[in-house]
Amino acid sequence: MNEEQLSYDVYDDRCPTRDVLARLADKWALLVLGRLEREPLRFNHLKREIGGITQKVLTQTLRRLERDGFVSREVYATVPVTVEYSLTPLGKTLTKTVTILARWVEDNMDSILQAQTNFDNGCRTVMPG
Amino acid sequence: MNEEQLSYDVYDDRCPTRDVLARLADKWALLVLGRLEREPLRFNHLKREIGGITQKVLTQTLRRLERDGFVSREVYATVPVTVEYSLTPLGKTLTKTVTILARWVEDNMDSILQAQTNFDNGCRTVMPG
DNA sequence: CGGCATCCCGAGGGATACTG
DNA sequence: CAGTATCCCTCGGGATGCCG
Repeated sequence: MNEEQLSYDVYDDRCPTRDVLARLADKWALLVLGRLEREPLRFNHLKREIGGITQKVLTQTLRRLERDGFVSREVYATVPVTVEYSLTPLGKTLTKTVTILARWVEDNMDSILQAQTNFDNGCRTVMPG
Repeated sequence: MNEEQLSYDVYDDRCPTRDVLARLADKWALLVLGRLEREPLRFNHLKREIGGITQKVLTQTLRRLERDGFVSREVYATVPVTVEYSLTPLGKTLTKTVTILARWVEDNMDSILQAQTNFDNGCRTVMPG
């Protein structure tokens, strides 16, 4: 019983893993995790590095990631307060996968653009030789 | 110039890779891709296997995945028409990563639940010993 | 069976203003 | 600097009905 045989299943919509997957399957969450893999960063630094993210969304994203135990929030009582975000050990094991996904998209973008063009031209069946 | 040096960057919000990442960073898209890795499936079969997905959303998701060149749609002119979805070669290279993410969540769910409990109890700093 | 069309609602997220 | 608090509005996605 201690072993996980009939344990978690993301394909079951009542499984709690579904919620976690939904939070990870988020553009902003993936970008934040990917960026934190390299090094811990302060709030505004993180905001500047992630093009197009707003302050509100970054805060929300960081809170969720913190709640799930992927990100750690460290407050330093400097003159203007400094807050540094970093990956937890759990979060580090996760980012291996996350960054791979982002890299994959970048590496295969040309193929994707080609596919989009074909699709948009009505060529939805297999190309001729 | 033909080489990709200053090529694509998902952290640039004007980069086309950002849109693709956003479509992949989607709960339903990940589940569909993950399920298709095992075998090609018909529409309603796919719908039954993915708990909680509606017909509309599944259709949308499949169209996007098809447009980006990850999924192939095959129509068979049987009596009630049969439509089979499968991964393209490009899609197959992608799912390696996708399924890892789903598996990761399932494997680490216990740690995540623990982290959530700590967070919700106001214990947002490092645990003692 | 495998969709498309329509209506509709609630959450997500942008913009803006304010605070410790 | 690192947020919180509102307003507001889009749009994702559920429900339902119809079609080839």
